[in-house]
Amino acid sequence: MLRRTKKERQRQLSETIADNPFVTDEQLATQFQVSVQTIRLDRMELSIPELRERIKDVASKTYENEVKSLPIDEVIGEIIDIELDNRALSIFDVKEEHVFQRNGIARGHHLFAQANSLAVAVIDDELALTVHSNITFVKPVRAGDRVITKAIVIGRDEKNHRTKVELTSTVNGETVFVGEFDMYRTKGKGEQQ
Amino acid sequence: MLRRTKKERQRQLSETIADNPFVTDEQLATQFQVSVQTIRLDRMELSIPELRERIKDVASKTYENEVKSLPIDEVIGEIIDIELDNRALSIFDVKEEHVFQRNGIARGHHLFAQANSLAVAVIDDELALTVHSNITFVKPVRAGDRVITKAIVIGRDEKNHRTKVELTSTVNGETVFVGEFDMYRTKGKGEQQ
DNA sequence: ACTGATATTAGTACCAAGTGCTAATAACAA
DNA sequence: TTGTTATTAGCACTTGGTACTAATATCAGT
Repeated sequence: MLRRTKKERQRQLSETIADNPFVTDEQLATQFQVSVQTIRLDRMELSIPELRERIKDVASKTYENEVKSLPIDEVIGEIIDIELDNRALSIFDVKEEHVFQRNGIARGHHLFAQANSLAVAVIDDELALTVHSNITFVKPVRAGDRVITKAIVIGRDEKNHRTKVELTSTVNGETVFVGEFDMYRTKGKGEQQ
Repeated sequence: MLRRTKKERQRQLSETIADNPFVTDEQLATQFQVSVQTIRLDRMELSIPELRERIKDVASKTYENEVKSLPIDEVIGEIIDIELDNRALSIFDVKEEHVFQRNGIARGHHLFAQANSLAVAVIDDELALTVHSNITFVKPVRAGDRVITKAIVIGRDEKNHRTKVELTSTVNGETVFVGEFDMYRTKGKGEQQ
């Protein structure tokens, strides 16, 4: 073999392309001091697509992900049981688009969104807003996990129009998230229609 | 003029390309029932680059702005300034889809998502997770509002791998959201490469 | 040193999706 | 009718490739 082994060159080639997909065969040839043809043979053996295809891949991934950034739905997660002003339960299936690509762990704001949605839903009022919340992400959640979140109304202060809700999310019975939410509501106890 | 006015065609052309940069001149020519040359003249007048350049632009946006701990497409809101392990700033434009239909007030979890994304991004580490947070929604935010969120790293505990980040969101200079986030990071101070 | 296998290089034709340029029409308006 | 704007056509050229063939190198084993 020449400069170094073919194997070694191909290893480095994969790496180089991985961290800069925008590099052309010509640039690679110069960098590794071999002919353009060799680079092409290498790419074939490693089944690395050509520059334009690589770029297109990167571009379309951005596009897909853009849509998935944060759901627009009324409620995050599906409410499966509710007793207004008392308790509520929702399910949220964590998918690939909810996790960090790098480590596969769900982004906190999706768990928060489910909890927050449920806290709003459990309040029997036209207008319910989250005023304050204290939350803890107890354990990482991953793609494929089914998160079950339970909301329990634990207190109500008529004067300030406040309602306290306790949220607990579990995956397979294990607690992954807990939070206490202070909710604001427009109407007091007697005012509901 | 022919089918419709040139102006109208160009308006639609811009739009079409904007929401699908992957379309070729030939496809556009068919769609608008004009020749490929006309499409090219239109692109020139509108200074819209060719397909391959457009794709490259989309792709490089993801790449250029890559923040170490978080790819840009995973962030809610646009990061406009960042100084790793120190401070960061992001903008989030509240649209109709982010608010409650009933009262036009933004759902809390969107504000939380922006803050949480920024807290993760400001940490100079491969893995950053939110462990705990204490937040307050100070004032309602509405569609059309531009929320500017500032993250400031206020403390770091090497032993527990924890970093405390203070978040403040404002609309027109008025504070609408504040929060304190406890973040977990994998690497300690000396361990970064 | 000779042979075979593997690796590398060279060269050609071809492709997609363009740019740049010139020139011919077509359509419309005064 | 003339001038202006719009549209179409055609050709050479560009990038960054693919597909394929063929010639060399390089090395390992006998």
